[in-house]
Order: sequence, then structure tokens, then C-alpha cells
Amino acid sequence: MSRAEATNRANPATPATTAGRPRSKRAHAAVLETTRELLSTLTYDQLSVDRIAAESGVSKRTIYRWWSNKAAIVMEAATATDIPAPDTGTLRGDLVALLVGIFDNVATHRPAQAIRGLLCEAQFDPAFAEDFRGYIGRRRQLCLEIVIRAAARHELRAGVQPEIVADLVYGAYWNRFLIGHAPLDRAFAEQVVDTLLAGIEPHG
Amino acid sequence: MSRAEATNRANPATPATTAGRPRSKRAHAAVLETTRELLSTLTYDQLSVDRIAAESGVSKRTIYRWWSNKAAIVMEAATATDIPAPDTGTLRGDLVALLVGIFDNVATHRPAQAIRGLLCEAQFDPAFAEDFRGYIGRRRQLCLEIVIRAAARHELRAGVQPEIVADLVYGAYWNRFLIGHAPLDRAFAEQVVDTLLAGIEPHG
Amino acid sequence: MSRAEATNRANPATPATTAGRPRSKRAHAAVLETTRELLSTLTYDQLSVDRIAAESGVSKRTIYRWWSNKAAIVMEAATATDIPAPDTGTLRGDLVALLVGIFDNVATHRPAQAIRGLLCEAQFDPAFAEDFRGYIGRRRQLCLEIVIRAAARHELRAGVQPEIVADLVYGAYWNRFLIGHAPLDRAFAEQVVDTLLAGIEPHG
Amino acid sequence: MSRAEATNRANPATPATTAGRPRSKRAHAAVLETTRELLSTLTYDQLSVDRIAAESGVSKRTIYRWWSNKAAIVMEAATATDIPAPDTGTLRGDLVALLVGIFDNVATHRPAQAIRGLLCEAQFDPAFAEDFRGYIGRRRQLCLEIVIRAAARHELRAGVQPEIVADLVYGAYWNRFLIGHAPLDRAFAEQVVDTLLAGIEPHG
DNA sequence: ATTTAATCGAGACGGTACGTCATGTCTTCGG
DNA sequence: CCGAAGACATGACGTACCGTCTCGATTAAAT
Repeated sequence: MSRAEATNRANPATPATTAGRPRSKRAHAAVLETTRELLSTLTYDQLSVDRIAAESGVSKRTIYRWWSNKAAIVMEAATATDIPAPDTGTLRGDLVALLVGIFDNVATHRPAQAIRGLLCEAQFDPAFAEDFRGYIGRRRQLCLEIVIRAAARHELRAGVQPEIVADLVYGAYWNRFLIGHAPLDRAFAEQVVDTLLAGIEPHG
Repeated sequence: MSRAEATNRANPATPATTAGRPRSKRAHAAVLETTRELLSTLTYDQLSVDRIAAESGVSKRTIYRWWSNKAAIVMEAATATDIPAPDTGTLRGDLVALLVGIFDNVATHRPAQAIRGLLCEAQFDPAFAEDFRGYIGRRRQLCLEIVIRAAARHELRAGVQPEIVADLVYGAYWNRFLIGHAPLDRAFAEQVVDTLLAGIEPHG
Repeated sequence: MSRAEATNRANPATPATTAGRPRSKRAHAAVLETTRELLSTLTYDQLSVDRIAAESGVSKRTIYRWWSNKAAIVMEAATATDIPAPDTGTLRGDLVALLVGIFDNVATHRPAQAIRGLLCEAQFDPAFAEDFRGYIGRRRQLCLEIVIRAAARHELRAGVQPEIVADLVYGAYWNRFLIGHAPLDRAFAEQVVDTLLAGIEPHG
Repeated sequence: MSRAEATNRANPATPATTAGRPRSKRAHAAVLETTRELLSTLTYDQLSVDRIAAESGVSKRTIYRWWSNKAAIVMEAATATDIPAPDTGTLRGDLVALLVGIFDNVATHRPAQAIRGLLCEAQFDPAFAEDFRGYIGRRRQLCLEIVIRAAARHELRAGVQPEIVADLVYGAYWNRFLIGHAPLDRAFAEQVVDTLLAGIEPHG
């Protein structure tokens, strides 16, 4: 299913099939592909619509006809690769796998780093923030499903709210990713999950 | 203790020679005060060095002599108010108070919202990121102290690492603050802390 | 014939491709008109590109797209009025009329004083100096034609080089104009021409 | 005898020997020497008071105490070398020698090229223009004396005004020097003088 | 076959901010 | 009082990116 439908100006519910020249698939693809290529060299802030237009051969006019701004383009271009939905059979295994999957994505897939820029844009552009939350919500869903599956296996303490768990799990990731005070590695994933599973106060 | 010492270009360890016209306290204060005033109306991205210069009556030349860019100014101007260090006597009380203190700070103190902008700048400016980590590290210290105090009171399960706890606690905050999918209120603080204390898997 | 073609960045010999938004005649005219207006109040050195942009409503970006600097703008704006080409029938009459025409131009037409600024810029900017020489060369042509016409009427002593005559005639003008030690009036024009015609040594 | 006394702010008629630290000869000499050194590498417009202060070790405050601006410094620094006063025994010889002397001065003595800058400053700074005219007037005197000497030898046609001759002779120089359309060489000097002596119309 | 209309490329445009530079003044300390 | 050091306000510089606009040329579905 396609992402970024709100800021992306077209994709009308009814294709309508009105008269006139149809949208060029070539231009659409070229913009996204060029954006991805540029993002494997440049950071989000170094990227510019001017540059995308120049490299892709698609005019700025056309770009702005279909995307409202740089953020919308990058949203569609850089969030194509999915984080795998883990299903290891245990809550611990799933959560660790989820985090490690996220870490690997940003570590190995250069354009995925553009998520930094998208988060930044979302801070000051309410319309884009809405879109961004939609994308983040879909990724968040992976965690919620893991927790709900765990509950069905009676691996969850009564009263635990999946939403809070998601905030804690993804929070740990965002925190280190954005602040950069410590690495995003498997050890971190395991420490986070173990701390979260057992809690921090003594019991029993 | 003073903040923002790295990107702030001067503040030499040794005042060294007393020769030369001394730095104008008026100009220094005017820049910071104007920045705070502007930030109670504008968002970080709407703020500009040009505007700060114009409103404060301090020349751009002088501003750039002492701060390397907008981020450095805002860092010094907007991070003056301290988050209170809670000491309620219990781990739960301290952590909830810490989070609520943070939430209140950004909710009631308009310029504190500029932390969004600072985090954004830190994403693409390594030098500033270092400074930003310094500031965040000092705030993070509050959490670490709470956890260490709790350990001394035997309120902490053996093997729990304070650093991981801090990542989880602040992560929950950053996550909701930056994504904005749900409110930052007392209920959230309590849910986060309770989940964290007891853990999410059943025990006993 | 149009002036200022070199530093003026566009005016391609071939309009070439018709693609793209055509150059705005409004913007072009507004820049030149505003420059002329400003030059009737300000001296060349008081003029700034910022000011031209502000008053004309043309963005600096656009100005710099078409002119390389202030000198190029003023060259095009302030050299529009032509010095009349005299043809009185005698060498003396023509030369006096030429000089008086030049004197009147700078005396009555305030923006024409900007020629001072253009000459200054030409001193340190080789590219602009080339353009400036082109413009000066076209004015110089007037004198050369006068001398050549006089030669045809046998009003010229054998061996006299028109180029040297031009250097002497215009030199007298530049000297007083730039140094300002004495006025540029008809009396001066006549004295210069009479001295030049008869020479300064006794003959016969 | 020293030049540039008007814009040069000190040199009071009465040294007065008032209280306080006396003016530093070292500072005075260092400014002029540094200016000359810089002018053998840089053009007038590339020179700055900041730079002179930095290289000479004299503070800007001190520089501005004694000179009103860059032009005044350069006036004093770069006009130290005198144009030789020729006395060959003939009018032709003197005038050619005068011009060749001027040409040689700017050709071989790099800082002498700064005269370009001084002339430019004089265009827009009336106070400096006055000073500049003083300096130019002293150089002009050389020509006037040549002409007057020639008159005493009956080498001058009756009615020829020395001032006009000076305007023509120096004008020819300034014209080529400032516009740069042709070289300043001995051939040019001779052509100018010969044309001037014999006039351009046929006689006898 | 001919309209019709939305698309496309190219690229100029106004706007706003950037960070740097030179000028001439001012403010301290020490000689 | 002078000199060195150097901070200061002013105001211009030329560049960059943004998002909008104006062209002539394409391209198909609807006539």
C-alpha cells in the first residue's frame, strides 16, 4: 500500500478519467529515484527541490504539482523499504528483533537516515506532521501487534497497556537515534527489552 | 552552572589579556533577551538571526562573533530555565515528578518549545550536536541521580542499568513530544513509570 | 544601437530556445528606471543593489541573474542618453560643439554624473573595464569622425593622427571633470580647441 | 616637504608641547611603510584599513586619530616619490620628458598605481577631493613651469595659455591611464607633444 | 479528424535568510 | 594624553532555496 497520501496532492479518490494529458509515470518515478540516489550521498538538509529537479529532469513546476514540498517527496521516496514484522514466538524475541530491524534499517540503508529530516519538518509544519504521524503509526503498529500477540500467549502482565509499551520501545530508539549519545546495537536492544520485561523494581 | 559553552565561541577559560574593549554585557544580554521574547511569539524556524539583530539592536557582526549560528544563540537563550530535580523519597514519585516537570516546562514556557529546533539542528550539524548532547546530558543527569538514589534505598532490581532507564524514561517523553500522537500529561507520566517499575511480563 | 552588452549577462545573440518563462520586461525596465531615479538623488557610491532591489520590487536574485554588479546596471541605466554628433561644417565648430555637448550632458542630466562611478569601477575590475572601454569607444567615435571629415575638407595638417587628437580632446574633458580644478564651460571648450588647432609653438 | 596636510588631522601649527604621551614616530612610519608594502601586492581597492592596522601593528584607533580614512593614508604613503622636473632646454624635450617621467613612475613603481584609487575617492568625497587637487596641483606646476620657461625662450605662440596646455598634456595622460585603451609609452608622449606643438590645422 | 484540457520541460520571478566584509567609532588598560 | 587591543553598529555584499509563475510543446480522451 502506498504511503504519503495526504501531502501528496494528487492520487484522487476517483481517477475520473477526465480529458487532458495523463500524469507522467516517468516523471513520478524519476523524482523518487533521483531523491533516493541523492539521499545516499547527501543528508536531508543538503537535499533541495532545485537539485532534485535538475538531476531528475523533472521541472519544479511538475514536482510541486504532485508534492507539496521536499518533505513530502522524501516521505514517499525514503520510506519505501519496510521494517520486517518479526514473529519469533516469544515477546522478548519479537521486541529484540523489532528493534534490531529498525537499527539495521537506518544503519545500512543510507536514505533511511532521512527520517531525521522528516521528523524535523514535522516539528514546524502541522500538515506534514499529520502525514508523518500516519507513517509512524504504521510502523508503530508492528509493536502493538507483537504486544497483543504476547497477551494472547499470556506473556503479558495484566494491566499493561500496549500503547505505553510502544512509547517506551520506540522512545528508546528515537532517544538514542536523535541525540546520538550511544550506539544503536543489539546489546542496547536486549538491555532495553530485558529492562522493560522484568521492570526496574524488585519483585517477589 | 552556565550552559552552552562550546558553540558559544568565547568564554575563554582564562580571560587572558585585559587589553581591548571588553565584551559588551549589554549586547550579550540584549541578544538573549530578544531571542527569548521572539520565541514567545515565533517558532524556532520562524526565528532568524537578521530579526534578532534588528530587534536587539546588536549587529549581526557582533552576534556572529559570539555565536556560530541561530542554534547556538537559542541554546543559550532558551535553556536557561532549569527542570527541577525532584526528591520525593520514592523512585515512583521521583520519576513521575521528573516527567511532569519536563512536561510542564514545555507546556507553560513557550520558548522551551525551541528545544524542537535545537534537536533538529543537531541532526545535521555535528559540532552543534556535541553541544546539544552536553545540555541534554545535564538534564539526563537528573534521572540518573534518581535511579542511583533509589538503588541506595534498595528500590532497584539487581542488574538494572541506570543508563537504560534514562533512555526509556526520556525516550517516552521525546517520542510523544516530537511525534505528537498523544498528550504529555500526568496520566501518561504515571503509566510510563508504573509500566517501567513493574515490567511488562508477569512475575511471581 | 544598444549599449552594455557584455557585462549584461543575457541578451544572447540568438533568442535560441523559446522554452521557459520569458524574461520579464517589467523587471528589466523597473531596475533601470529605479536606478535612474535613485541616481538623480544619490551619487554612484551611495547607490546599492539592495536599494535598487527594494525600490524596484525586483528581487536581488533576478538582478544578479542579468547584471553582474552595480556597475553593469548603472552602465545600462545611465548611458542611455546620447551625446549629439555635431556637424557644423568646420573642424573648430564640430570640436567645440562636441565638448559643449559633453559638458551639458553631465551638467544637466544628474544620472550622467554616474560616469564617475563607472570609471572608478573600471579601475579595479578588468571585466567591467572592457565593457566600459566599449562604451567610451562609441563616444570616442564621434570625435574620430569629426577629424576624418575635417581631413576630407583639407582642414587637417598632414601627419596628424585622429587617435591622438581624440586623446587630447577627451583628455581635456576627463582631466577637468575628474579633478575638478576648473569649470567645464564653453570658454574652456573654445580655448582647448583653439590651442589644439593652432598649436602652441609659433609658426611662420 | 610632506604632502597631504589637510586630511591628515594632526600636524598642528603649534606643536604646543602639551601634557601627555607624545605622538609615536614609530606608529606613523609603520603605517606608511606597511601601506607601501601592501600596495606593491594589492590594488587600492583590495587594501583596507583593517589590514594596514593588522600588518603594521598600529591600532585602528591610532590610525584614525591621524588620518581621516584610507585615502588620506595612501595619499601620504604613495605620493612620496617625486616626478622629476625636466629641463632639457627645449619645450618639446621638456614636455616629452615630463610625460615619459609620469609614465615610468606608474609603470615601474607599483604603489604609484594607487593614484587610481585616490582619483576614485576624490570623486565622491569633497574634502578629500580638495586635498587631491592640492597634490595634483603640485605635479601640474611642473608643466606650467616648462611652458613659462618656453615662453621666455620665445618658443611659445602668443596667446597660448599655460593652464590650457597643462589640461591638454595631463589630460592625454589621464585619458589613456584611466581608460586603458592604448599603452602609455614614449611613442605616445612624442605624438602628443608633436601634435600639440604644431597644432592640427594646416598653417602657412 | 479535430477539438479540448491537463500535462510536461524549461526557467524566470519575488521573497527571505544566510554568513561575511569594511568602515569608522568606542572602550578598556597600560606606558 | 597616547597607543594597542579589540568590540561595536552600520550597511552592503553576493548566494541559496523556496514555492509560484509563465511560456510553448505534448498527449490522449472526448467530440
